[in-house]
Amino acid sequence: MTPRRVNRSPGPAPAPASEGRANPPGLREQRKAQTRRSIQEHALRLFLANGYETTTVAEIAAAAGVSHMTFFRYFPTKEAVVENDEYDPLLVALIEGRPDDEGPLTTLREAIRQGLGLVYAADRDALLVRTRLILHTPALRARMIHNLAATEQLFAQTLAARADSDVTLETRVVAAAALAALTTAITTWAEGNGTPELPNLIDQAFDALGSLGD
Amino acid sequence: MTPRRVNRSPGPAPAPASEGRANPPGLREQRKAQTRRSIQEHALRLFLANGYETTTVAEIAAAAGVSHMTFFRYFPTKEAVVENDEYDPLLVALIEGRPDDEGPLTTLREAIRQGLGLVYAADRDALLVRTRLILHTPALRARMIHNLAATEQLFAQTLAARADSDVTLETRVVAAAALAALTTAITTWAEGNGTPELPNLIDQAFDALGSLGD
DNA sequence: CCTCGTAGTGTTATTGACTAACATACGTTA
DNA sequence: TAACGTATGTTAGTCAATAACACTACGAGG
Repeated sequence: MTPRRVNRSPGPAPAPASEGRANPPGLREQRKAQTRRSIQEHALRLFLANGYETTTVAEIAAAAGVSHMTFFRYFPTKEAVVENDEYDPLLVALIEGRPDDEGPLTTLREAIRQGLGLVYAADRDALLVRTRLILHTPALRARMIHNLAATEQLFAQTLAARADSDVTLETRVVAAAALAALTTAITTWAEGNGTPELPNLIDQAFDALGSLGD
Repeated sequence: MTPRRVNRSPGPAPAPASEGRANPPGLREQRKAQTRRSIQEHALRLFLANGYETTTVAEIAAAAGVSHMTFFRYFPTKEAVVENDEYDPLLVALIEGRPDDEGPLTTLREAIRQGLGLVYAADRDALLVRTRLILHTPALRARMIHNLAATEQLFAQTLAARADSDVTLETRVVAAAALAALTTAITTWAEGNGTPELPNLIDQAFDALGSLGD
């Protein structure tokens, strides 16, 4: 039956306010951002203290002072509360900024190195903690790899666009291989508790990729 | 109150029968195998007909004529009913059978091509159907990639053992890149509904990998 | 052949992620 | 300030997965 809002006002819709617009820093927006951060922080804290599986969404919500329904209004799943997901646009921009005559693997390698450099300087320790949590938790690992697949597609498309061509199998393989190198490096980094440093591992991993043909 | 069986015979346990033994093709074993197959077939049929998410475990169990608990005694999760998982030992054997002086990428490439050749001849169409189902279903994709990670580790270990060395970052990168090429090929194959043929795509994908350094 | 241990299964109940429907509180806008 | 709409809470439900316990029948030893 869905007693859906029956479009009471026949006018062309008040076009309420928020369209694609950038900045209405109303009170509501602030509270939303704060609630979101609060949920995320409490979740991470509880996960690290008591483990991911044994921590329930209800507990997280209670700790953040909201109902469990509110949790799901902010995060589609329990897993999503751990993700970042803000890196992709940056990486795309970096790829597009590379010289056109560069080989695709070098392009990806340098873009990743630059992008990581930024995160690394600011958040190294947090990144390590989060990565370790994810690697220890099957559900989170699955989710991370799922996101990685999206990134891979994005990389392939960006590479293809830069070369004015369609996405070919070869493009996809390059993107997939680069991300495989990246995840291998990150995994090794987290397993070694942060040594050697990630940028070095990334260099090593991409070197290995580059010499596959020999 | 649990009127549990109170260990009537105090003797040192009759050491019943089944230890690590290989083949008692008793009536029980047959029924088990049959039940297992029945559940799997009904599950796949229902998934393809009504979709994975909308099909409940209870429905599958009912269709196979068992209780939903029995389902879970045969398969740890709803996802597991779609998996195969029998390929890894074969692939390891194939890797170990390759000549020692061969480069690691070539070794993996040839082992995969041979292993796939066997499956492909026997089960091509079933493989295509199952692959398409998996790719269309996030939960199954996640599960598949999870299994792939195990395979990757296995590959790296096998490669290292063959070279009498430890598992290095380089070894892991090779294994990861090879599996990235394989999944890219399989994905492309399933997206194209089986054309071009998978072995060709695998060749193409590995060629792309090999020329990454140029 | 008969008995009894036990493997295989069913029944029922519980936890926890996630969804839906409806009610309410409060920021926003006129 | 009045009207509107969005954020949240409450309540109730679905479904996967686990657990405790009971029943049945296979299958081996006496």
